[in-house]
Amino acid sequence: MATQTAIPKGTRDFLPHESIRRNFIFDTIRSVFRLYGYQPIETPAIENLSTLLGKYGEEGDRLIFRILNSGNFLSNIKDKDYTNRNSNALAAQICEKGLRYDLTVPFARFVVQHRNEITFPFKRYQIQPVWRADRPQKGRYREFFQCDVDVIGSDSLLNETELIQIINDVFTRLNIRIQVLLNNRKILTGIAQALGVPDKLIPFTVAIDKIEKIGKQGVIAELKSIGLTDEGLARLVPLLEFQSTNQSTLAAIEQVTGSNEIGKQGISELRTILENLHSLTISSPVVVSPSLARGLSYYTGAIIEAKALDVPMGSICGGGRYDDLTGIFGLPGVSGVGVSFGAERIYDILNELDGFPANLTETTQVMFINFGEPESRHCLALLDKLHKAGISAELYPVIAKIKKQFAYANTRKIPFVAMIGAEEMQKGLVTIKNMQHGDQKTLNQTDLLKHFT
RNA sequence: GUGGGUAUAGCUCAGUUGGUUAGAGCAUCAGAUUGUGGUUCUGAGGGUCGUGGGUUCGAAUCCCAUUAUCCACCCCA
Repeated sequence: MATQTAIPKGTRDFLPHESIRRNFIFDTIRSVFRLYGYQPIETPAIENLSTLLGKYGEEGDRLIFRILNSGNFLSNIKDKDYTNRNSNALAAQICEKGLRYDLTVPFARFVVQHRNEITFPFKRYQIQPVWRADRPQKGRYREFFQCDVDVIGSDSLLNETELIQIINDVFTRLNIRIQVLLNNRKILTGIAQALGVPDKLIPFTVAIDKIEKIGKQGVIAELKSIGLTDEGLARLVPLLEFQSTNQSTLAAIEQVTGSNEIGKQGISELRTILENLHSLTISSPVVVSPSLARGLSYYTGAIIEAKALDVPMGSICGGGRYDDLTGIFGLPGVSGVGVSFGAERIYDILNELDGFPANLTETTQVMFINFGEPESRHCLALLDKLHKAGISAELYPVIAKIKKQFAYANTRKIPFVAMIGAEEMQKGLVTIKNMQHGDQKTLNQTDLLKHFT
């Protein structure tokens, strides 16, 4: 197509009706965050690469957008790196900033930097865009908003419990049926150790995480390729099979990990969280899933994920506990836990389910027809009164055909049109037309406010 | 990084085994006795058929390349 204008792939413009719908999602999420006592913060879109790199695994580093240095950045480059076309070596020398990849790592940086200005346990929320140089796909964008809630500086499993409550509340308010999946990195570590592949933790978790996609046989094949023995496989297989209750899932995990210390810890943590949840009314099913892994490498404890039940889509909310993320920035011994809501996917799901409230509109209540200069000037005083009373009102800015002005009001879905022509002006009257029903009535201008209040 | 699909008007798409001035719906603009929109009628503007090459008397149509985009994999919200 011969379009002259375009935006970078994986990014999107939002028309007013879309923006209104997105704000509905943000407002809903924000209101739940506030309900649980979390406070807002903001961090810059760009961070130093030293802050970002190495936190998301190799794949994650590859997907960080880098920002070219300013100035004549090639002047100090070694000829060797330049002539060798060594992109990595070159990039390290000509880029020192990047766009943030998520909100959690910048948050860890924020906590370390402002440790003396915040009170621990620090509960914060943050709703901002993040960028990933990923190849776009369904439900995948290069620029997307994350809505993060984290509490840092507390080991208590009450925090995990609260986050599950928050997830449940958000999706209940949005009217999306979900399932909360729960696992623990310690369990995954324990299993890998018990099966004799402690050094293969990551490929191991990646493999079992694919159970839904490639099936049991696929996972088994992949596990064999990373060196799991037949004996180990035989012990693992029950974990890949569906269990009717969380108790039996945990028991099955116990069968595998046995006396492994880390594994036992993970199981005990999950049991505590599940017990805590018993005291609450959580309408979404909470399911222990030993195959849940999550890619981000900084998680160390509980991992949490929410999936929509009615629409096939990747996870729409995910997170977990990270014990030492601030340690990397020089503040060890501070444990954090948090989850992130994927606003774009929630938007896509609500769109597909036709789940947005019907009355989501932001429009003018009443528009004044512009009949000419004296008439429009006369309207200004009335407009002023309406604005001061908190009623959104506008005057059509140019003297145009009445037909055109009505058509404009109609397209904008403005519910009332006010007319003050020469005659009305003289008599102090105003004619109000209800655009939905088509009927109109004339009243005293002094009664105009009452009509809208 | 790997594999597949698609590319025709602002948008959604037709376009026959290659054939003459490339169409529709929606949208836009203008009109149907100048104070009335949403349903009607009439008309207008708008396309180098993604770009470059090739085959052919002739290409939107067939072939090659290229770019963009979508989908799937990897990975992830």
